[in-house]
Amino acid sequence: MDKRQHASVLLSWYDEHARVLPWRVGPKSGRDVRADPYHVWLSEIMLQQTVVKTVIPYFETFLARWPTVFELAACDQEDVLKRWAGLGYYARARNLHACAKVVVSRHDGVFPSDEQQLLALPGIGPYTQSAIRAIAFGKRAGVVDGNVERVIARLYALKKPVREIKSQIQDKAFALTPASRPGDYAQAMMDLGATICTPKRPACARCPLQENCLALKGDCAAALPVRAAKKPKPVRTGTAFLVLREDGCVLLRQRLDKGLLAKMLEVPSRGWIEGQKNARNESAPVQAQWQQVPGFITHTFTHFHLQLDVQCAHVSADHPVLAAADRARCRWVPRHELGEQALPGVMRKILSHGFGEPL
DNA sequence: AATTCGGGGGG
DNA sequence: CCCCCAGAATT
Repeated sequence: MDKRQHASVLLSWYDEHARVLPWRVGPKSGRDVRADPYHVWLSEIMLQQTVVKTVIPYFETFLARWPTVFELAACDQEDVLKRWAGLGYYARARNLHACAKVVVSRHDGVFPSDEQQLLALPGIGPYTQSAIRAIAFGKRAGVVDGNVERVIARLYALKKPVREIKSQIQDKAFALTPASRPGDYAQAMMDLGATICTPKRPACARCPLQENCLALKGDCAAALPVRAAKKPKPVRTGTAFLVLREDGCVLLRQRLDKGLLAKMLEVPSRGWIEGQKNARNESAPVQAQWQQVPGFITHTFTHFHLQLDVQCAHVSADHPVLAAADRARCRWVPRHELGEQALPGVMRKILSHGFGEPL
C-alpha cells in the first residue's frame, strides 16, 4: 500500500467513524469548511496531555464565557484560572491568557498560520503549531502527538525507544500526510490511536490499516512503542490548616508565581516533604486551637505522591494572620463560594475532607 | 537530554 | 496499582 492509498483508506474510515467533538467541523459538512482557528487553538491547548472526554466540558465553558480571542484577552488572569481549575497543568492556563493577549495586540486578533509565528506564541510548541496549521488552515503539516507516535511506530515496526527516533517518526508522519484534507487526516490518525490502535490490546481486527501494519505482521503491535522506564514516585507528607471564621469564611492563599500549582489558590499547609523529619519547622498560618480531622487525604502528582493530614480551627472575625509576608496573598472566602474559586484538585480534596462533604 | 509541570480513565 | 493521555517550558 503506497502513501496515497494509506491516506485514502484512513480518510474513508474517518468519514464513517469520526467522533463528533465540539471543536471539530465535519468531516461531512463540506470540503473547504475549516474550523475556527480560535476554537482549534483553545481545544489543542486543553488537549495537551489530557483526554478528550475530560476536555469537552471545559471547552464548552470557555467558549461560552469568551466567544472570541478578544474577550479572552481582555479578562483577568484569575478568571481564567478559576475556570481552568481541575484541568491540571496550570501553566497552560497562564500561557493561554498570555497568548490571547499577544494575538490581539500584535496580530489584530487573527491567529497566524506561519510555523515560526505560531511557535513564538506562549504555550504553542511543535505539536500544537502543526495541529493548528493543518486543522484550522488546511496546511500540509506533520501532526505528531502521543497517538500518532504509537500508530507510526507500529505501522513501521519501529522497535527503538521512541526517545531516540522522534525525528524519524516526525519525518514518516509528514511523508504520509496528504496534500488534500491534511486536517482531517491528522485527526483521523489521532482518532485511530485513541479508539483502535490503543496502547494495550489494540483492536487490530477492526483497523483500516491492518494490511499496511508491519507490527501486526510481526505480531508485536502491543509491545510498541518502546518507552523509557519510569522512575518511582516518592511519598511526601504534610499538614493542611483549615481556618473557619465565625462569619462562615475560609482562609485561602494564592500560591507563588512559579512552581507547582503556581498562582492558584490553596489551603495553607506545611511540609510537602519527603520523610517526616523536618515537617515541624514551619508554623500554622494563625494561632488557634487546632483540632485534628480524622483520617487523611492522598493525592498523586506527576512526580510524587502526597499524603496530608488536616487540622481545623474556628477563629473570630478580627483574628490576625500570623505571617506578615503572607497577608497580601491571603483572603477570606465565603464557604458557598469555594466551588467557583481557582482551587486545584488537591485543595478541593482538603476542603471536602475538612467539611465532610463535597464543595 | 532530563526534569518539571495535574488529573483522570482504563486495564 | 500502573499505564498513558491531541506536550511545553525550563534546566
